Amino acid sequence: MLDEREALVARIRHFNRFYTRTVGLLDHTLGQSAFTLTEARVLFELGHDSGPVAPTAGLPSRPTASEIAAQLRVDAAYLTRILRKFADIGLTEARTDPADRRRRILSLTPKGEAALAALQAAADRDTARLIENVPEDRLDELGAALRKVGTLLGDPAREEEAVTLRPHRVGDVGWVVQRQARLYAVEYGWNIEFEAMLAEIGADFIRNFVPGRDFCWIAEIGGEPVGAVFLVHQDHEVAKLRMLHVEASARGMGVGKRLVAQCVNQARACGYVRLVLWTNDILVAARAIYERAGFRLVSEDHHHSFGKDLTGQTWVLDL
Amino acid sequence: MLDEREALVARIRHFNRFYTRTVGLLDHTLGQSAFTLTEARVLFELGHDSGPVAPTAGLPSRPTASEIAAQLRVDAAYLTRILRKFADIGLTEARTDPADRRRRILSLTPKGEAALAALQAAADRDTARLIENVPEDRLDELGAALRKVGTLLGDPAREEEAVTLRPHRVGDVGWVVQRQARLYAVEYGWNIEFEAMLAEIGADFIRNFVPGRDFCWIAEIGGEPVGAVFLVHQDHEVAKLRMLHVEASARGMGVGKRLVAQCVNQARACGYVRLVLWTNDILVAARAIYERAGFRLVSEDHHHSFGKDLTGQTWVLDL
DNA sequence: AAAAACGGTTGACTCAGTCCAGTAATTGAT
DNA sequence: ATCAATTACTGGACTGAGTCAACCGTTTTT
Repeated sequence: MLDEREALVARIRHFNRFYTRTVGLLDHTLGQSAFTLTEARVLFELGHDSGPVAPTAGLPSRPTASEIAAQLRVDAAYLTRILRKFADIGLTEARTDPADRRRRILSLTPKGEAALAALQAAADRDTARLIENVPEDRLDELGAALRKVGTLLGDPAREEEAVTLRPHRVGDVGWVVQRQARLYAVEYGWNIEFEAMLAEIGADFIRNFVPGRDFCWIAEIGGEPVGAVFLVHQDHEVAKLRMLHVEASARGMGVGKRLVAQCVNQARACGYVRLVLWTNDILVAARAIYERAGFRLVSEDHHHSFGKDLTGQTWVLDL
Repeated sequence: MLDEREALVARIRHFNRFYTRTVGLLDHTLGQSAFTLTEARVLFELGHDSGPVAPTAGLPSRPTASEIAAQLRVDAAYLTRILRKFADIGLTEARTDPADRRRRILSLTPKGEAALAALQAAADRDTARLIENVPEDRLDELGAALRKVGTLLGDPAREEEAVTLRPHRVGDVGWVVQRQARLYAVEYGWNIEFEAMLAEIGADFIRNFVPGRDFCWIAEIGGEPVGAVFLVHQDHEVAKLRMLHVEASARGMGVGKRLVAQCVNQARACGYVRLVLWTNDILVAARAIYERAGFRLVSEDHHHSFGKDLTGQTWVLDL
């Protein structure tokens, strides 16, 4: 495993070199503008209404100089000069905080807002040039990859991190097969028989799909799929919940709960009278979700599947 | 589509901010060392045996000052000073090029090599700290994501870009289903029926898998899957090549050819006497590969599948 | 009430990086 | 062959982004 880390370190260093070089070209925006990199960062920070700490509700919470210095890790003396320059050319205004007369509350003037907007637009244009050679149909891949790098490296989640559900599209069934097969292989050692079963269920789902009676939802965070569930008809009165799964990266975010709730609601709306599902006792996280959704365990069966001795469970929810 | 680009631009800019901040912490390595960022880059470049241009075979091809200046985009005068500093503390040696006595050929002394190694090690240590919080089982995701960002943004291919084939693992069948379904949906408008067929074929492959008679290979570039093919027994004498596909991102790199060749070779080694495959006439790239591998078209059939009117083709290769 | 800490400011300084002019060697045009 | 243009490198002079240390007025702590 150490080898893997070393290889990754090498890759990161290569990536850094490449990325700084590529994005470095982007700095020419700043060369054009009358601002230093640091000045631009300060200007940008002034534009942010709220700092990292949640502002007192209601108040716009304009930042103070020391806040910005801490945030951007800029020398206070240097920051003073930058702020004076900004004030001299009319980009910012500063008034002493009545609550603490040492502090100065900073804000952008309309002229400052305009300068910031212009800078942003220029930077956006440069960034757009960066991706102008990326084919249209691979843009989402790039976005997903960037997002993945960010989250894996500890980029704190943002408001766009909301979980969304969408109906399935072409390729989603395959995605579910792949992810679940891999997930249960890693976590429980299930063999490839499980993947075969998943593929069969997936194929059946498509073959026997009845619009308005069968459903599949993919849960996404920021455009990246993180979970899925299927709701299929068994007969006129009974619907079956199948193949629920949540990616390891999205555990504990209520994704599973959302997916199950969606199934229950849709099943009710469709007029089904009962919702059943089959799972295995070792999947304790899923079990907790089913219990909380109102399912009750009605039977257990022992079976040898996927290379393991397992205990299957049938759960039912009367709608 | 413009919206998508705009959203991506916003994401990239966010990523930049995050990444420069995160990796910026990494610069403290240089703070410790006696070197400027630029000095370090120069030292690093001196360590590279060969520049971007292929060196004359055999000769180590030590870089000249101007080459490094061009490569790293540093001022020639500045570079002179840096190189003198290096020479003064005994890290580099320079001798005039006999072929062009204006030029100075640079090389690291053993002491220089040591300094470079130390710097590299320190940088590696810092980078390792960057990923110390990434769980072991997600390292490969990070690597793949970084690689994807690089290739999409035009990072030139490197020597590790060689295509490698490996047998299938758990999850690969699902991956093939997903990728092919999506690929043909985008490129030819095939509907989800195709995905159902893929899933069925995949399930059958696993169910009826006979070791030594059935095979699946995944083509990878730098650890990322870029294509796949299946070789399955039809009867004792006849093998069938199925579900060949190459990712759009890896076209024109001989991936398809490699996969087909692998099938042909393996089929011969297994003692099959004939290799058959079924494809569609619109898949011209695949057709060319089959022809060049020696297959001959034996029959055509018209069918309505996947929401389209298609012409199927059966190809045969006598082994 | 004195001491310590905080927010901000000023002056003095450093040093990474740039610009320009110059020298020696090489190439190209006549 | 000869002269102009170009290339590879160098030294001097300079800029300006960023740092350090001392300081002032205000607030908090003891």
